[in-house]
Amino acid sequence: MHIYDSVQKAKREFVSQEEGKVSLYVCGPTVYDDAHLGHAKSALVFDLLARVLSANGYEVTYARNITDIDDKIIKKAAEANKSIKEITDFYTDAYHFEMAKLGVARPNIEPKATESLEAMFELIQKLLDSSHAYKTDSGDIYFDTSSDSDYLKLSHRVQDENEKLQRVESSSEKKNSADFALWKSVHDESVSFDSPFGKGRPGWHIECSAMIEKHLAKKEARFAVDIHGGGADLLFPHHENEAAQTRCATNHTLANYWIHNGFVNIDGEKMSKSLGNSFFLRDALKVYDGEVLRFYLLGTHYRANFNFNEEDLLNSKKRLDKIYRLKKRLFGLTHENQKTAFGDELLKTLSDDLNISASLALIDEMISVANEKLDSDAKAKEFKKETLSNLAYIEKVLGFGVKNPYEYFQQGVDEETKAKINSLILQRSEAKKAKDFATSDAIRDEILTYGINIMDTAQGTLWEKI
RNA sequence: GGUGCCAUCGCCAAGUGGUAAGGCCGCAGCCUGCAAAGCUGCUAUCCCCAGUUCAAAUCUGGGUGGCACCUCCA
Repeated sequence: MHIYDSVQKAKREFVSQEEGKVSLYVCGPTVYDDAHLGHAKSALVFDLLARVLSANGYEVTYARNITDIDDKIIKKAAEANKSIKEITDFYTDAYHFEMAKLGVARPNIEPKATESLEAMFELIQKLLDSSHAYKTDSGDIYFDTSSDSDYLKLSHRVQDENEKLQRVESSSEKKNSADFALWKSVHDESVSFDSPFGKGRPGWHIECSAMIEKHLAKKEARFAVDIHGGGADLLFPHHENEAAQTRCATNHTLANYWIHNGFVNIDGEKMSKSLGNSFFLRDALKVYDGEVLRFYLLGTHYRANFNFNEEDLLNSKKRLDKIYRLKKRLFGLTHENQKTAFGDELLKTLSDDLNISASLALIDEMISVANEKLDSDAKAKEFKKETLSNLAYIEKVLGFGVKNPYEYFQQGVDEETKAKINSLILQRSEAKKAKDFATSDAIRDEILTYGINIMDTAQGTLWEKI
């Protein structure tokens, strides 16, 4: 398979370090607030990547961290008059709940910063020992960026000399303006952890490096992980700094491949809290089905910036509906999952840097051919089995069409309304039998007022929520 | 200011040198008591200018217009 490496800025053939095995690390959320659509996009992209790697025969070890030590968390806890743990547990649970709704599988490992402090101490100590880090008079520990000749090579950044001088003069005890904190000492009663360096809190970047060393890295390997991913904004400074720490503290490079997903904007504007509640996933999920959101958010290539708007989402849903309608036509038939030509083609397009558009085009073509065949040859036993295998493959690799098709089309309709609709459909059938079309059409119009579309099929009259 | 990305049909969106995928919407037809669903057919020369080439949406240069990052951020 091929993936675009955002550091080398080129599509590269993917070759794992260890035959048949892949390690994937993705920067997860800082749990101090509700997840927004951007978190969803990132989680979905890497969920898809993990599925495609698996489908290619790799045994995937996927780690996505939970950042549960952060100044923003402390601030939130203070504001809400709650403990740190109450805050982080609450938002971690919410994150898991919402991701499950989107069909995002749980990673194999979900390391937390609070559980990885020892690994951080170890890395910081190594950096101090090798003079890549220094301790200031006040007890803070900084990474010395001037000690790393490869610093800024990951993000292809050029340090501005003027800016450099200005910053050093204006700030603190840092040797270089670009130096970043590994350990921030705490001298008062605010939240802190005991460490060999005194009371304090870790810097953000060291958390990820430490978690990778602890959970994924093999000491003798050239790269700590095969693939490192995250949002496009993380390349600098977060990933640059992570890479520098790992490079200087260990004998390996942080990652062989870097993947960064594009940003989500709302109606053409960058997401911000002032724009309103469609920003949060929990609010989006009140209005839209999780799988519809999954299909919509994954429908555009992962590296492109994504512009979220309701009209596009509803158009996108129509495409997902087609998968479910075909599923409905074949509902209840048993089959064994078989390898199909369609499946091979689908995996091929997805393996080309997750070319989702080409994949969706293949799916549409498959659906169209299947409907045509089923229209002309209602029996076609073997063909049906093959089609079911195709659908099952789409479910497995893309996570589309995972629900019961009848329930999919009836979501958001309460039991009372369902009963009413079924009763009206019965009445309409009677009228139709009696060739009383005026009545049957009137009933259809009435059903429509509930936002329900009905269709007469070989399997009887079926209905869908519009 | 620095660095980088992008610009394809009304909308969404593939396609990195060989003569424009797919979806939505629209129009016509088949099917249907009529619909809906499904199926079939029809609809773009790729922001502008110049260049390289037998050949460019795809490469180069120059414009124009969006966007991102520059130490909080998926």
